[in-house]
Amino acid sequence: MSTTTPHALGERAQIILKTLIDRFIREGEPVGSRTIARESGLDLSPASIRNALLDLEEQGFLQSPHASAGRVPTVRGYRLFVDSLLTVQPLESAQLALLEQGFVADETATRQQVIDTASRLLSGITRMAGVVTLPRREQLGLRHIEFLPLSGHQVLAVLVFEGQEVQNRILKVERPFSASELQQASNYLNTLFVGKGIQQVRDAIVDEMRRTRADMDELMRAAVELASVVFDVPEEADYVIAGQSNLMDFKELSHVEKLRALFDAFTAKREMLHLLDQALQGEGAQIFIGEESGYRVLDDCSVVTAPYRVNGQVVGVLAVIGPTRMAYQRVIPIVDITARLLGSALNLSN
Amino acid sequence: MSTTTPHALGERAQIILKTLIDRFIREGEPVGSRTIARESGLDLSPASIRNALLDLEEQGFLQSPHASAGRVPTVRGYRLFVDSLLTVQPLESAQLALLEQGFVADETATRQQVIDTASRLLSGITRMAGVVTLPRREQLGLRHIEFLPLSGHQVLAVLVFEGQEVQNRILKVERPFSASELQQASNYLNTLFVGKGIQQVRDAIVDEMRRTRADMDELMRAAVELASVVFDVPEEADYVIAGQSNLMDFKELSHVEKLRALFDAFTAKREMLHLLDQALQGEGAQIFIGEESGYRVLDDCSVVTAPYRVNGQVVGVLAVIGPTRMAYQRVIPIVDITARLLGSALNLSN
DNA sequence: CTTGGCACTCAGCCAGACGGAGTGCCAATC
DNA sequence: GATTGGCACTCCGTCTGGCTGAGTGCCAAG
Repeated sequence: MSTTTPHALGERAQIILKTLIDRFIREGEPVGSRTIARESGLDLSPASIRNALLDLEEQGFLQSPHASAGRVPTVRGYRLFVDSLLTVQPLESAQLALLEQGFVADETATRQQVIDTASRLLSGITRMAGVVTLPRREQLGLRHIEFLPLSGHQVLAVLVFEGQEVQNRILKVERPFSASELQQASNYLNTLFVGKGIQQVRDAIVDEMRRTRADMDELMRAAVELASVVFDVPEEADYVIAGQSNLMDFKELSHVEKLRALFDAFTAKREMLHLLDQALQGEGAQIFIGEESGYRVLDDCSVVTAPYRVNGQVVGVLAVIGPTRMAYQRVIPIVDITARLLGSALNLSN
Repeated sequence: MSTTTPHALGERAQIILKTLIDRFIREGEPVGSRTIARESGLDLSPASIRNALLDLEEQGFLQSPHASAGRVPTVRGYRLFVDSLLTVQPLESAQLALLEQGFVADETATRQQVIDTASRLLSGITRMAGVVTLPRREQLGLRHIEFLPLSGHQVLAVLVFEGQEVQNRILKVERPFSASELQQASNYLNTLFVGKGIQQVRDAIVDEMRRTRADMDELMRAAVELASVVFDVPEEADYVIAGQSNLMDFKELSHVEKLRALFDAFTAKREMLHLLDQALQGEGAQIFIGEESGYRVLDDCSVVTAPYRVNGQVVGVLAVIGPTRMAYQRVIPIVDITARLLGSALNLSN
C-alpha cells in the first residue's frame, strides 16, 4: 500500500540485512549495530552500520521494539530475505537418513499410517508443527467399487482408490438387494468406472442416467442410482497435524491467549484448510510469512508448504508451521524432500 | 502409608471441609478461616474454625501453600469430598438439551462422527478436555466379512461389525484369486463367523484349521488362511480427544513445561490408554484425582470416567480431564449421561 | 562517505518499604 | 471444656527508586 519504490537495495544494505536476519533467526534477540559490524565481514564501524540500519528501517524492512533495543526484521524484511537473500542449505545427511528410513518401503502400511509418519517426521526434524493434508480423492483414479448387502435395507459401498485409499459408506436402499444382484451391479460399475477420477465418474453417471431408457435392465438402473448416491457425497478435505506442542517452546508465541487461538484453529481446521488449499494451487514450495497468510491466528507464524504428487497429480500439501523467526534455509529443503518421499511412498502401492 | 486412623470425621469437620472445598473449587484461591465462618452457616467465629482447620491439616486433608495463605485441599481431601461429601447436582436442563440434540438420531452418521460428537460435547459443556475411546472391536459382534480382489496379489478384506464399525485391510496373497473364488470364500466364512465376537472368531479359526484335513476343499482352506491373517492383527486401542486447549485457561496448569508434557502425553496416547483401560474394567463412573492416576503428567489433573455400552457390552470409556480443582458435582453427571447417550446412539444402527 | 564521541533512552534487575491476608497461640469468657 | 477476642508474627505481592548495560541518533571531525 505505502510502497514507494521498487527498492533495489544496494549490495551493502543486502549484506547487512542478511547478517541481521541470520543472526536474529539463530539467537532470537534484537540485533544491534555492533554485532553486525563484527559478523557481517564488512569492515565497517558500528556507526556506519547504524546509518544503513536507519535506511532499512525507513524502507520497512526492520523495526525496533523500543528505542534502545537492537533491530528485528519485519514481515517485509523476511520476505526479501526469503526471496532473494536466502542460501538454502543442503539437508544434513543425518536428517536425510532419518527421513528415508521413515518412509522405508513397507507394503503393509496403510495410507493413514504413511501420512501420519510424514507429519511426525516433519515436526520431529524441524521441532515445529508438521501438517499433511490427506490426498484428495478428486485427483485419484478409482481402482475398484463394490456393494455388499448388510441387513435388509442397508448396503455397504466400498471404494478403492489409487494410493492406498479405501473408503466405506453405508447406504439406505428402497428395497433389499441380494448378494448376487449387488455383485452384478458392482461388476457393471467396475467396467464403467475403473481408472477414472471422481469427476469423470460423475460425468459418466450422468451419461448413463441419460442413456437409461431402452437398453438397460432394472438392475443396472438401480446400480447407477446407487453409484450416484455414493459419488454425490462431497469430499471433505482434512489434514493430520503433529508436534503442535513444539510451538509452546517458542517465546514469541508463548502468550497464552494467542497460543490457544492457534491451537483452536488447528482443530477447527477450516481456516487452515483454506490456506493449505492455496498452496495446492501453486507449483512448488510456497511460504507464507506472518500476516501474509491473511489469518489473524497466524500473524506470528510462518508456514512453509510444498505440494505432493501421486501418479504425477498434485493431491495434497505438506507444511511446517512455526514462528516467523524460523530457520527457513533449513526448513525449505526438509519440506521439499519430504513431499517427494511421501509422494513416492503412496505411489508405490498401486 | 502414614494413615493413622480410619478418620471418621466429626460432622463439624465435614461441614468445614465441604465448605472449604466448595469455595476453593469455585474461586480457585486458598480459603481462610474468616471466609468459612461466613459461608459455612455454622455460626462459629473464625478462631474456632482455625482450630478445626488445624486438625484437618494434621490429618492430611488440607495444606497451606505458605504460612499466611488460606488452605487448599490435598488429594486426600478431594478424595473424601468426592466419596462422601459431594452432593451431585442434577444436570441443568439447558445442558441436557444440548446433549440430546447432539446425539439426535441420525442414521447416516458414521461411528467416527458419533464419537467425535461425544468428545466435543463433553469438552464443550465442561470447558475442559473430553476424551472418548473408540469401541473395542473385541466386544462387538461381526456382521459381515468380505474379500475383494484388487490387482494381482492384493486382496481387500472388509469387516463390518455391530455399531457402525467398518474395517478394511489390504492383504498380500501367494496366488491371485478370482472374484468368484473370493466370493465363495466370503460366503463360507460368513456362515461360520457372523454374530460372533472377535475372540470367538479366532477360536473358530483354530478349530477350522484343525478339522481341515479331510472334508475341506482347497478353496476353503485358503479362506480360513486369509481369515486367520485378518483376525490375527491385534486391535490397537485408540481415542479421540477434544478441547485440549481449554486446559490452557486454568492457572494451576499454566506452567508451560507441565502443559507441554500433558499435551505430548495426549498425542503419545500410551499412558492415557492405560489409564482409560482401568476405567473400562470398573463398573460405573470412576474418578482419578491428581497423583492417584499414577502418571506424572496427570499429577495436577483429575480424570472423571464412565464406561459406555453397545449391546449391553462395555466397549469403551469416556472421560473428562481437567485440573484437580474441577466442579465434580457438575462433571460427574455430565460424563454419566453422555455415556448413556453415546451407547444408544451406537446401538441404534444395528 | 566514514568514523569516534556523546548525550539520551529504555528494559531489566535489585533492594527496600509497605499493606493485606491469614495464621498460631494465649488468656478470658460462657 | 469448648468458644472467642486479642495480638504478634509471617509471608506474599506490589510499588518505589536507583542503577547498569545495551543500543540508539546526531554531530562534528577525518
